[in-house]
This record gives sequence, structure tokens and C-alpha cells, in this order.
Amino acid sequence: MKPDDILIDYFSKLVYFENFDHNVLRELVSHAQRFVFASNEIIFLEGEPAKGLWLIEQGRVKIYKLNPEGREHVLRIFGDKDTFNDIPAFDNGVNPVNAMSLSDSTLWMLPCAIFQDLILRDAHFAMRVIRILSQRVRGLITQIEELTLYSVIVRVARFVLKQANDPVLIGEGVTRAVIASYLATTPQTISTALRELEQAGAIVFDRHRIMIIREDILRSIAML
Amino acid sequence: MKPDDILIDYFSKLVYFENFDHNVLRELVSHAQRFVFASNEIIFLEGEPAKGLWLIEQGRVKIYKLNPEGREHVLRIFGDKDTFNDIPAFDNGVNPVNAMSLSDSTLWMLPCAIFQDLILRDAHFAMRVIRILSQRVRGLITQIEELTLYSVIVRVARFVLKQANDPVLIGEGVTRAVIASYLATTPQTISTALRELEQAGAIVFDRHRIMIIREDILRSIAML
DNA sequence: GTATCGACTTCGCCTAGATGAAGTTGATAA
DNA sequence: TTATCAACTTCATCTAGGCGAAGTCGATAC
Repeated sequence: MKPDDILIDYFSKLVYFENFDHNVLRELVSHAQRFVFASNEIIFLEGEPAKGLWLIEQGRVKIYKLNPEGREHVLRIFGDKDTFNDIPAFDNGVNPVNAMSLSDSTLWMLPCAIFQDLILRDAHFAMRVIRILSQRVRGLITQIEELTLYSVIVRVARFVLKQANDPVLIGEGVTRAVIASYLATTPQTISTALRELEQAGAIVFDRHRIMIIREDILRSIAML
Repeated sequence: MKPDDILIDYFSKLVYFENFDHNVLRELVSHAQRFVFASNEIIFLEGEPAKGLWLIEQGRVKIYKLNPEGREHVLRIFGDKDTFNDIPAFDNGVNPVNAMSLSDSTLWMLPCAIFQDLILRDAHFAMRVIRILSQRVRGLITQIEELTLYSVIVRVARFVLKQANDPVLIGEGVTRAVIASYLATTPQTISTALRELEQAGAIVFDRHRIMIIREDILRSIAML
């Protein structure tokens, strides 16, 4: 395959472009730019005009907010084949969040302008975007629910269950500090919670791996 | 005007249907059903199949989540001319949240089925839906930010500022308990926070009204 | 007028979880 | 092999804010 074909093949696996016409994809791909980031580099900042939609070829990226004192809240962690910062591509607004690489990462960036045109030209693409955004809203509602209505130990238990189905949440760059910031708590409190889950017989863990021993116990602590 | 024309006129003021073709609106309106709720009635529950998109002719409605112990978190408060529960109309899913009237309310319900058809037929309507959903996502991100990165007094200060620009957040049904549940705190803590804002010279208040005295002070406490 | 009732306030106590400090561990490099 | 360093753990202390109890206030009903 030519380099372009590899890229097209790769794009056609993304949630936005599944089963997409390859000629349209070829056109899209021709506008894509490739970026390489080292670990812990800022990709973009909240409030800046958005460059475009980002795709992760390989690596880990955190999406986060900062308060004036510099405290951080991680909204999401993305990995291979994920896309992020789509919102500005749809509403022409500025970046709603900050983005930083958690590991050495290879990314692609697709300029915003392309999207709005595509939405107006292709009703089925528009419908797909609407479905994706609807799922996003549901996900954010769930995040708010978990943050406001459940204690740290419940949130940690749910996170461990989530990790089991999402390899992105394990591995390079996903440190206790990042998990803590994602669960709106501290690394120390995560440690304590994991120890409690272990004493309850739900998991065993060391600093690299968390293993679920009794999913039923874990789920009951997670109130699921 | 005939009753139908009043309704069409009313629909044409909603964010989804501004500047809409009146013939299409007439068709839409013909499927709408009217509902009257007393104060504190359940309109629908999370997890139920969605009846449709709701419109508030007059009244107040809270959208909320409950945890297994019955603790509540209010996600949003809606009032006259607002619409809610649009998500299931786009993705055919179940209700993501619970809804309850906060006052005697008159509502309209527009069956889901109509929307998807409209999206596929009208690219500009689809674009409008995408813009609305994008704004929704931005709003939810802001909510998460405020809940995780700011203390109660900051959240209360921001709420008071929000009230000044949004009459929906004042008046019948919007009790301390509802505000507390919206800010993920308790009525007692709201009282304490308001007293602190008063002592700082930012506001004066009694149990019915909060008046901003020095917006600059309030904004600085709100960290804005 | 007085009774009732729900919303609001105030106060005291209490706890989940934040914070800071002092290790421990394990990976990488010299 | 040893030094370094970042990530992680553990523990002691502290505090924001939750919670229960006891008023207060003001609207509505009688």
C-alpha cells in the first residue's frame, strides 16, 4: 500500500468515518497533518482557536481543565485510534479544554473547515455526528452523576471495572496522579481506596497492575 | 389567530425551530400533545423509553439524577420556552435523567420519531442540531469543571451571577434545597455561603430575594 | 386573630477526604 | 554495582462541608 492508502485505511476505522466513501476519505486525508509529541507536551490550550480535529495514531493524551491555582481535573484519557476536540469543528468555537500527551505520541490533525461542509453535503454523516454527540452528552451526564453522587471508593471501584474493558486506561502515562485527577481526588486517597478494595477481597494490586479477583464484590462496592 | 396558529407561533420561537418553514411547523405541531402537571409531579424517569421532546409552555422543571440511597443531583432547571430531553429523540435511547415539575406547569410533548426524519431531510436543521449539541457539551464540561475545581462559596457566587441573567433560576419551585442539589451541596451550606457573601459586601438577601450590591466583589469571589 | 406547615437559618458536632512529610520501590543510567 | 529519580504508599494531621437538632419566619387556612 502507498502511504496515503495506509492513512485512508486508518481513517476508515475511526468512528466518524466508518464505511465512508474512499474518494471522500482520500480528499479528507489530503488535508491531514502529522504531529509527533514527546511525553507531557502541551498539544493545545483551552480558549485558543482550534486547529482542527485530532486523531491518535499511537500514544496517550489527557483532556483536562485547570483552575486559577493550577489544580487540574482530567475529563478524559484517550489512546490509539481515538479522536478528540471535535466540538470546535462543529461550532467554530475555541478549544473547550486543554490537551497534553501522556506518552510519546503520534497524532494527526484534520482542519475544522472540512467538517461543516461535509455535514451540509451528507445527511447520513450529519446523523452520525448527531448520534456521536448524543452519546457524548450521555457520557458527560454519567460523569457528573458519579462525581456528585458517589464516594471516592465507589468511583475507584468503577474505574477499575472500566479499566478491564478499556486498555487505554492502563499503561504508560496513566499514573496514579492522572487517575486521581480524573476521579477528582488525590493519589494518596486512590492508594487507600485500592487497599480497601483489596482487603474486601475484590482485587489484588501492585504499583503496575490491578487485578480483579472477585468481580461480584467489586461491582457491589461500585454500586452496580 | 386559530389555536393551531398560536401554537405554531410559539414553536417558531424555540431554539430548534427559529425561522422554520411554517408548513413544516404545522405538520410538527399536529403531532404535539399537551400535558398539565401539578407541582412536584414526576414527568418521566431515567431508563424509561422516551416519549418525546418536551417543551415548557409555562412552569419550572428540574432534570435530575438519583443514587441508590435516594440522594439527588439536579443537572438543570428549565422554565418557560425551554425544551428538554432532546437526546433520546436523536439516538433512540432511553431517558438519560429524571424530570419533575417544580411548579404547576403546562408542557408540550413532540414524539421522537419526527426528528430523525427531519434531520435526514433538512441539512440546515441537522447543522442546527449539531450546534445545539455542541453547546450542550461545552455547558456540561463547564459544570464538571465547577463541581470539581471550585469550592462551595465560589459555586454559590457563580450561581448568584447566573440568576441575574436567567429568571428561570429565580422564583416558584427554585428552593434552597433545589439550588443545593444543583450545586452538589446542602441547604445549610448554601445559607452559610450566602451569609459570607453578604459579609463580604457582595450581596444582600432574605429568604425570597438575593440582590447583588457589588458585582465586582461577587465576581472576584466567583474567581471570574 | 391564631394554628399549621414548609422553607429557611443557625449552631454544634462529626467525618470523608485533603494535605504534608517520610518512607519504599523499581526503573534507568552511570 | 550503585546512584538517581519518579511514582507510589503510609501515616498523622487538618479542614471543608455534611448532618442533625432547634429555632425563626412568613404564607395560607381556619
